[in-house]
Amino acid sequence: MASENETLPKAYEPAQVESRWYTFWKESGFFAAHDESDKPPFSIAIPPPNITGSLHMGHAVFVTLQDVLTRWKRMSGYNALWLPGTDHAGIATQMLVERDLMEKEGKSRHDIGREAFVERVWAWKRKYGGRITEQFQQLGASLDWARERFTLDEEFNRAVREAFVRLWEEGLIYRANRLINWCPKDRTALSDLEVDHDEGAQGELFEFAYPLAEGEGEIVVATTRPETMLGDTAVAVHPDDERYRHLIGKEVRHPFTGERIPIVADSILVDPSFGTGAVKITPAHDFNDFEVGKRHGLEMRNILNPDGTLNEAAGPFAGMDRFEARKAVKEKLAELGLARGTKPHVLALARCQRCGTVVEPYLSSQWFVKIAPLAKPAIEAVEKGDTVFVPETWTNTYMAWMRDIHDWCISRQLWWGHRIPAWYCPDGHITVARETPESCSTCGARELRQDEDVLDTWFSSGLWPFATLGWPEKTKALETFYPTSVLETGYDIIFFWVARMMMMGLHFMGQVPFRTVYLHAMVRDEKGDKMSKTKGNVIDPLDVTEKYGADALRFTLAAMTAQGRDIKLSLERVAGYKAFANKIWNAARFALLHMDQVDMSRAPEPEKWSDADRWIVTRYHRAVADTVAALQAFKFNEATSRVYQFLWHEFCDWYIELVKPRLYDGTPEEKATSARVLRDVLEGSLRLLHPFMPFVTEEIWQKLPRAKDDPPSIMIAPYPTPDPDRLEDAEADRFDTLVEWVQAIRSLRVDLSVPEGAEVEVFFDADEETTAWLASRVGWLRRLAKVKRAAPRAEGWPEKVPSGFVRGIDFRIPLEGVVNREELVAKLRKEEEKLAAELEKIQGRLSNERFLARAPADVVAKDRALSEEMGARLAKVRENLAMLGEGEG
RNA sequence: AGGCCCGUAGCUCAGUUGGUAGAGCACCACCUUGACACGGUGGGGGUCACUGGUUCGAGUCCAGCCGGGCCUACCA
Repeated sequence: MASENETLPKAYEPAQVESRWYTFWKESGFFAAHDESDKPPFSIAIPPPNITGSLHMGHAVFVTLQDVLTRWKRMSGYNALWLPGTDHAGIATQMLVERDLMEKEGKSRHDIGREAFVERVWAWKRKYGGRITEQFQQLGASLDWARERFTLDEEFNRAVREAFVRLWEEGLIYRANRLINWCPKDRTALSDLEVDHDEGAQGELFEFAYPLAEGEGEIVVATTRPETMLGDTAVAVHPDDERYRHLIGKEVRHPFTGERIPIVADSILVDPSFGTGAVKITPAHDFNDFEVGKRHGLEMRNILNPDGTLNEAAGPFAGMDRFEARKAVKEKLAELGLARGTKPHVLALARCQRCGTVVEPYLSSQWFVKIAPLAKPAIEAVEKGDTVFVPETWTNTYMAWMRDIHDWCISRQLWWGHRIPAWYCPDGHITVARETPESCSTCGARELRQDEDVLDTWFSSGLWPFATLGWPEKTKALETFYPTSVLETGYDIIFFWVARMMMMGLHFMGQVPFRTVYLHAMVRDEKGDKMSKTKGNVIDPLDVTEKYGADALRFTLAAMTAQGRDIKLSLERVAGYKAFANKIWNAARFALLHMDQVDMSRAPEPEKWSDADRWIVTRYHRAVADTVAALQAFKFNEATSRVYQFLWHEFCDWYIELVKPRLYDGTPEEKATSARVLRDVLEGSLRLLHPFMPFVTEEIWQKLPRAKDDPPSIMIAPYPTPDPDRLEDAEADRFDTLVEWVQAIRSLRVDLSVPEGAEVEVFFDADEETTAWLASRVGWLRRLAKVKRAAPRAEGWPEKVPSGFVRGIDFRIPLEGVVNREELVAKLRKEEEKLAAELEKIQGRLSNERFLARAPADVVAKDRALSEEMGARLAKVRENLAMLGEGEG
């Protein structure tokens, strides 16, 4: 087996190992969670990606973080379930297939009809719908594929119908004729959330006059949408406005139709200081005006067709597009001498989130969820702490929205989605049922017509955490895994998804859907812009994994996931972590050269450890403790940096160098003992790193010697736990003195221009106890600092040479001349300055009586020690300067 | 309009309860030593945006201010 190492390539090639291991894990069933298990449950339901999606960095972030959590918990002895699935994504998918249909056959969906179109979407889904989840596999996602779900599959359909019917029966779903946001291009209603407000659009405020119906005079109003005047059914003024008070109750004449329109007083809507203080009222096309209309019993006159053209109510303007009509109305008003000028005006244009079209408030019959009764428990659950947000600042965002929530328009005039389970009889009675009914529940009529609309995609997504586990059946899976442990998602869908799941979960399950909501930051492009499908600025993570490996990408994303800050992805960083994987690979190559010394049938023998063995074991346990603590707190960046720091800078930089003398020149027993420590620490580190870098860790782990009863894969091996007895070890810490001394000798060698390969002698001076401790350990210096002999002061003390000072050790290297005297003097001067300044600060503090009186004793003691230490170092620096003839005497 | 976040080394960013400013990359010098040049060793580099306040002590808490970003909101 040891000879295998000779064939290991010097550089790690991720592409060659990654897919191989994924297949192995999947086929071995390691991803599977169990409905019945003695282990405690841990569950995450994946945020189901749209079937239209292809992998982008946003996915890569959540896949990474959720996989890190799942692998960590699975290794930590949990029955860990990470449940995969996809979302049918109503509008997005329909649009995509429509475009495809138009491009390939030149037909619209109306040309082929509903049934054929829906079948076509299914065909598209069967062909491409699995693409996104396959891409997740390339990132190493340890999802339980046997449980994969789709929001439109048969079981999910049943859950959606069940939820709808129950809410209807409870009076929490109703149908109403109301103003909703309407996208004229997609020809569907939208919820408030699906409308983006395009801040700062430059528009204009057009003013025109309504002539009074009786007598002379006019009233001037202002609007950003002049065409809506075709639907005006009132003019409103403030009741206290002196300018208009005498006109309240009078009428104006509509300039196009001659109709008489009332002037009403409305203190809620009208701000007398804005514009002319008079407001035209279009109840059917403006949310404010709609309220005014209700307050004053005004006619709601709809002037628009579903496609955004004007309808017959617009008279001569009928058939025009709304923007065309806007121009025409302005011209007509100008013709009649009623235009009163325009002013530039900045407004927030409401646009369809999907297609960017300017949406219109539109009066139509839609289905709504009465949301307040659902929101109340969802607010209370967070107040009680049943669900916790991390970072907790998002609690405010959630609460603010929930407390000011509006009823949710859930019907969409689409074909792709869950068709609303409601039927109408010829008399217009509504029958809502789980299965297609035979007859009207009110009048018994047998001619029934199902509602044409489908449900908002987010309605089904809201059921995700329990519908995926079998609800409405009372399944074992539900019992075991609900509530889920963690919801991990982006903060951009707190309202769309998190809030809806909270409400639905509490309502239907009586329990919160998840205990913790971890909200990760957004990945942005190099300019800091949000990546989105519509903008087309997505970076393909697969390109990155191909070049650097999935491990490197995962580690990067985890390392950059600091709570609350967005990620601006840097490929240099990814390259850096590829180097990290390579570093570990090579550390393993080194270890494997010595694994023939290891006998796994024997227990480790701490009593035979060297100082270095003991030191690295302590360091290892501290790294484990810190990493686990970071994971528990969802501090992914801290976890990664701790593992990185340990493996690279403690294990590779120090321990591997420290262990070499024993491995090369030790007794057989020493070789065996230290090779075992080398193996054990490396093996443990791999398990520690595994959730972040699953592939390279498995590749190496499989090559290391293992005990007979070890599991067949690192991914089901136990996660490291810190040994409390190893965390505090004064003996191990004392070894740091030696480490720092090595560094100081190296530094002095550079200052003295000692050639890299040359061995030197070192004389040292310290207190008696330290001297004795060091004297028995100077052997470490040979290899690490190229010191052929290190002797205490008693055996020699060279004068007129620069000296070094560290941790109470004073040491000198006897050398004839200093080559780079200028540089050394400059460096010493700088150090002197720095030390003097620092010392002054500390001494200032120590001479401040208030500091001495009020600061905690340990802080004062620390300062005293520091002051002493710095004083000694400063004296040393000055001594060196004096020796070089630069001192002040 | 309201709310939230950010401004720390050339770049990207860490900095838990206030107690001598850190990492990665980049940069400089030296080194192909028997795991690794995707490497090793040693270095340089910051008045923590700004102004006040609280405190023995503030990158860290408070107030204000400048700059950047995000989210909610029906101002015609």
